[in-house]
Amino acid sequence: MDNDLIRQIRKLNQLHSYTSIQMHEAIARKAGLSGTDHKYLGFLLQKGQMTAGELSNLTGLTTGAVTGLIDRFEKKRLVKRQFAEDDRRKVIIVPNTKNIMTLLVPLYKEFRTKSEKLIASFSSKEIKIIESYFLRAIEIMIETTNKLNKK
Amino acid sequence: MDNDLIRQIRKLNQLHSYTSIQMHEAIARKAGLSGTDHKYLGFLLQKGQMTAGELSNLTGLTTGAVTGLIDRFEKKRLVKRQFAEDDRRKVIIVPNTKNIMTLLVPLYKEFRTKSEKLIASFSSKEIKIIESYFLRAIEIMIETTNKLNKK
DNA sequence: AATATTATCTTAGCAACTAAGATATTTTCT
DNA sequence: AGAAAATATCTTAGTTGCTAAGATAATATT
Repeated sequence: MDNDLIRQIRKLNQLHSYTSIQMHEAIARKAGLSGTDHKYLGFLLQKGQMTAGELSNLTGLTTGAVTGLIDRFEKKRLVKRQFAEDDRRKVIIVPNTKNIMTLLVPLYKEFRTKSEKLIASFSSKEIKIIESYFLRAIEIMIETTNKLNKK
Repeated sequence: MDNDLIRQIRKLNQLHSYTSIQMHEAIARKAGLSGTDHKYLGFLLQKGQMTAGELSNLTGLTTGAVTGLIDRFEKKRLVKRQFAEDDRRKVIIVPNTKNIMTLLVPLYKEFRTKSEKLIASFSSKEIKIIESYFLRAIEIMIETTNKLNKK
């Protein structure tokens, strides 16, 4: 077993994560968002509409901070507030997918094209290897995060 | 060409980045650091000692913000300030590797073990594939970031 | 030797966060 | 049903960490 190689891949993985944060922040700035706002906007986009409380739990922000977050997004017409029909205390945050896409897609376009080209340069057997690595790596990070947040 | 598979890997890559940010922040909290402080501490650890100005350039923070950053680290005995011998205006930030390790290693230990185990579960041919993917993916992200920061 | 430049620090002001409490609505208990 | 408790979000006061601009101290230039 080549320990140097293993360590090198681990380091590469770390660099990959770090570089992705940098890119994420650069895109945020161009979109007129802070790094954290960009992160949570992606969250809303991925998960779809949710209540303010759910967003608070998912992000770890206090409810007050979430109020401010939604205010900023609403001012930019990226989401809108809607009272839940079954419980009028609840505020449903409805992402305006079209506006969000208009804002972000142009900034991601080139990156996306290049990434897909990179992936396509591998055989499907090779892609499966990369996929299985990612799947397990993600699993490990989630385990680690959950353990830390519990303790 | 299987476009669905390509898109899936791209999504997986995105999830990988996102999850790593979550873990990074969870570790920061446990260490009594903010997410950004953790990031820049890792930076110092990786690059070794540097002047305050270099850290400002590398992080994109203003010199004032760097002063505050070093103050927080120094209070925790994670770095110390040292005037440069050749130019006494310069402040060299010397990381206290031992203290930083004492703080962070226990939090990363399990993650590291699991990661290395995961990597070791692949053949060296497979590892080379993963490596080449990472190398190019990192390159693409750096290109994208640089373009955005220039424009 | 005087002036300009450079490296860091300080200060004032701002944005976004937390903690605690206010408000409005719903649920539970008699 | 009506009072009390619980819940979901918002508001407010105070804190933190950031930027921009200017202060301070050391070095380089003319």
